[in-house]
Parts: sequence; structure tokens; C-alpha cells
Amino acid sequence: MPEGHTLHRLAELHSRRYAGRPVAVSSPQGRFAASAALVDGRVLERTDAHGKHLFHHYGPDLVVHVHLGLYGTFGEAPLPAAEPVGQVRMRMVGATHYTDLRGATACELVTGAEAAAVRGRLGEDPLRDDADPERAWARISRSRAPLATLLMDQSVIAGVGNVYRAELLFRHRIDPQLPGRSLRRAQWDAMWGDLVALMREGVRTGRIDTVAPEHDPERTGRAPRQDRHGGEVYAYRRAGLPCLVCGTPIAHTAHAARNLFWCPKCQSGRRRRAGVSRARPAARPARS
DNA sequence: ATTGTATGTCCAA
DNA sequence: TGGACCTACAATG
Repeated sequence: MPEGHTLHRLAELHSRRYAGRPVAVSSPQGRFAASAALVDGRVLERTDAHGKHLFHHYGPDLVVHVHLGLYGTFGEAPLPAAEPVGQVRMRMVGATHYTDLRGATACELVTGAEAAAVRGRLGEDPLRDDADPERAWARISRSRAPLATLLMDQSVIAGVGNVYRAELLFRHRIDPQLPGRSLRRAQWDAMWGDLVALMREGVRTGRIDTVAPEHDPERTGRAPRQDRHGGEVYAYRRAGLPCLVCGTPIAHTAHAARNLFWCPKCQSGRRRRAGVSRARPAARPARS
């Protein structure tokens, strides 16, 4: 769940629930207790997210920085608050609801400068208004690294995880091993625009849905609908299953300790190298 | 009831 | 490069 859209969604939710009023902050588990005491009872001024990082601003130098990692979760329920169950790292209690944070990789109190430093290490976030795709392109277009690596590099693009990576590459019919410097400018422009639209949709719905209506398996009969991860996808976690476009079994390999999924036919680099590139415009990212 | 796996990142070896 | 983190859920018995 926690790719960039999840954190932006949480930032919006927490702002709606808690911003502008005092919040009771505690750490039932204890690991965040000393820091929680410093913001307990203060007014939450605002929240924001950059990539997979979430920030709760209680003051210029009182910022709670959260990274969910692989299995961190925020849960919420209406008041009254129940006894904490399990390892609750941080509990926030507001006027109408309370929220429990569990399993996060990072939950720490930082200064404004430290928060800025975290953001300084991050690349362009497609969900932020201040994102500059030109800077990401500058990195990509001079890198020999494969796009599979570059898209997951948070210092290049912040917020893309394993699902958006696989789906974006598929939607643009790009071989995951294609070196960044071999990507054409027009392809990058199309990918960035598509990524912005896909991730905004993810913020809105809370799911990652990438399959165009014309490829809906229910309609084409290519495969049964999956929907396992709260969304319909082309490649992610579909190893061995028929490609929703061409029927070829989806391939799978371990790439830098992460699972990489792609369609060996639709995303074959052979066409491109053969120089017929102009003949097949990047797959139109019919929005989902 | 138990086991396996994961949408992420850091750190030690 | 492998383990740690230590949750949630699906698959297995």
C-alpha cells in the first residue's frame, strides 16, 4: 500500500481530521514517547507529504516525520479511543477521531531544517505542485542505469514504488532494462504526464488502478479479473499470467532485491533497436 | 493455528 | 548482498 499516493492521501486525511486544533499525541508502545510529549496538546498547523515521507507540522521546529516502510500502517476510528492493541508507536487523538500508527520505519520528531534535509534528498514528486519534471529528465537522460532502477530511485522520482514502476513501464511499452539515456524525450514527457494522472487517481481512490477500459479482462476474456491488491494491473504480481494485451505470460525476475514484472513481448526492446520506433508511438496511456 | 510474502529503506558485513 | 524492522493479509495445514 505505501507508495506515494498513500502518503499524500494520509496527509489530506490527517489535515482534515486534526489540523487547526490541539492534538493529544502519545506513544503507547513507548518508542516515540519522549518526542510525543513535546508535541502533545499542541495545535497541528499543517501536514504535507513528499514521496513516501509524511510530515506533521506542530511548529517551525516541531515536525513529526513518518515513513511507513514496507508495512507501516495508520488506522483510524471515531472517538472514544479504545485501549491500544499491539505495538502502537504513535497515537493521535483529536476532536472526533483518533489515529494509531504501527510498524513504521521512521517516526521521529525533527526540526524544520532536518525536515528540509529529508526533502532535499528526494527527487521530483509527481503529486506535488512544485515538482519539476525537467530535473528528473536531466538525471534519467544522462544515466546508463536501467529505467527499472531509475524509476525506483527516490532521489530521481519520489513516490514511485514497485507497483507504479511496473505499471508505468508497461503502459508505455518500455523494456525495464532500457538505459535511461536511451529513453527519448517524447517518451519521458508522456510517462511523466501519465504518472501524474495515475497517482492523482490513486490519491482520490486509495487504489492503484492502471488498466485501460479496452483492456479490462472481463471485456477481452484474456484473464480473470484479479483485483487482489485493491486495483486492476497489467504486470505487477502477475508472473505467468497472460498479458492483458497480447496474452504472453508475464515475466518476473529479482531486480536489486525487488520483484520486477513485465510483458516480454509488449515491452520488448527489439522493435526500438530495430529502428522502427517511429512506427509505433508510445502506447497511448488511455487513462484509467 | 501456522506459515509465507509484501507496495520500503537502512545498516552491517 | 543479506538481515532487520515487526504489520497485515493470503495461503496452507
